[in-house]
Amino acid sequence: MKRDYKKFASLMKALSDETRIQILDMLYKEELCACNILEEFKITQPTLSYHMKILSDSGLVTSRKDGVWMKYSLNMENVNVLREFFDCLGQESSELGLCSLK
Amino acid sequence: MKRDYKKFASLMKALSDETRIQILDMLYKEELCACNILEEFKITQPTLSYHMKILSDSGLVTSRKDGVWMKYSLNMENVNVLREFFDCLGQESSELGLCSLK
DNA sequence: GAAATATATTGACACTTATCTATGTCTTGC
DNA sequence: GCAAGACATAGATAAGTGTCAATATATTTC
Repeated sequence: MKRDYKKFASLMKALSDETRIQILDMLYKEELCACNILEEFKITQPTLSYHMKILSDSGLVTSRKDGVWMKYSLNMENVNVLREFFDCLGQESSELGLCSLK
Repeated sequence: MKRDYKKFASLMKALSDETRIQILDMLYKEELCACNILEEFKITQPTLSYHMKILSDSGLVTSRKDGVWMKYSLNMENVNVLREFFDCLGQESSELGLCSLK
């Protein structure tokens, strides 16, 4: 069985932008609302909304509505898909189970 | 000091394509010439050359000329920049040294 | 229910990307 | 030096991306 390069590519594509990488790093520490995130950047609110949609669609980020606020947090399952990809680079997929146990 | 998101972004951008991710995985196992890589894909030779240039420019891949062949291999230093990014996500950059020792 | 606030959507735009065909360059063998 | 093969470059093109201003939607408060 071949590795799911399409999945990796879609996740990496979501992170092929400096703004979105920084957002990922911010969300690792804590759940944040869009307004909190927006303060850190010099982009407009619609542009942030665009980036958050890409991160959400990729599966790296999940969102929940809390009153007026949209709270964003990481979906570690997919973050770990990337972590394991780099930790297990070059190994046969049959070894992946072992690798993820290390 | 802030983390170098620009560096991460340029590396991830180079991997935001399914073909290039698969090439990275192939190169982890062994140095390969362009002709070997080309056999694995259904793209034209100029298109592969385009992808190899992107991977080389990003610093993830190094190349050397061996007679008629162009041999490509991974530059682990930059591959490890990405590995550490995902291993150390969310940590302060002052902790990165520690993290990379784990 | 009207006003205020947080977020999403739309439409437009300049720019970038991945791909191809055609052609150029460089190395090797004869 | 010429032909063959490996790779790179140029030019064209269709599709995708990141950004904004303007507008819409949804929630809370008074």
